[in-house]
Amino acid sequence: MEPSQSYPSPDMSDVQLVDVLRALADPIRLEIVRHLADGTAHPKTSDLWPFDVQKSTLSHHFKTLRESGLTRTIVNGRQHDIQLRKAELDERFPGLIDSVLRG
Amino acid sequence: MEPSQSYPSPDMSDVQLVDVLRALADPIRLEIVRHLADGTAHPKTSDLWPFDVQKSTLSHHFKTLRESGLTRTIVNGRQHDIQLRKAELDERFPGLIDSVLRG
DNA sequence: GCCATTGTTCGATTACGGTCAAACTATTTC
DNA sequence: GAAATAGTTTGACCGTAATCGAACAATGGC
Repeated sequence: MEPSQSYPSPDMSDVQLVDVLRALADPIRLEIVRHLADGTAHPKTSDLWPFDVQKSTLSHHFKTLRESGLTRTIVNGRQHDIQLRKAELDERFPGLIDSVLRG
Repeated sequence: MEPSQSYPSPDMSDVQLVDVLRALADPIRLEIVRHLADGTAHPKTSDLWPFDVQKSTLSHHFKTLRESGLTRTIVNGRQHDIQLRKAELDERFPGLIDSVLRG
């Protein structure tokens, strides 16, 4: 099988700061990004997240994060993992992610 | 006359990151903040800003920035100056403003 | 005092985004 | 193949926010 790179994320060179900021400017998405701070891939399974929203809402937030350039999705069978694009973001917007994770 | 501290800005200790991010997550406001990067106070005079919006809209954005904690307003006669709260923001959210100004 | 200047506020309109419920897709398991 | 699991998509609803135009307020200059 192919090393599954489904669900397209934008090239980091195309990512605009204002769009990243908009993606971060929501309580749930900001919290998700903080959970992803360790750099590892986390399953999207809604039970594992501490939010009181439906899984369709969570799915919407995951999509917003991915399309903004903040995360990538790794498909593994029927499980989808989400991962912060930390290294790329650090190169494109130095200091931004660290300051957000710290705040 | 009093050294005019009209137009209240929130205490920086009360400022939440997500609210700062929301204020920054607009093209016009982000551009305003970048113009304020030099740290000096700029008049709100709409003719001096390169935006194709009405002055009432610009006034709304200035208000949003101030209420989010990003700026302060200095009243000087009939001219209002706006200033980035750089030092306070640097202490509250280290690295955030610098990364936004750089991006 | 009158007028121009500078900016705010108000009301209306419109667009966008977060949320839910339900239907749908894909994958694994039995 | 059927059922269960993991997640997405769609459509509707609703609150919020961006925008405009007009009215309003405050100040400075004459």
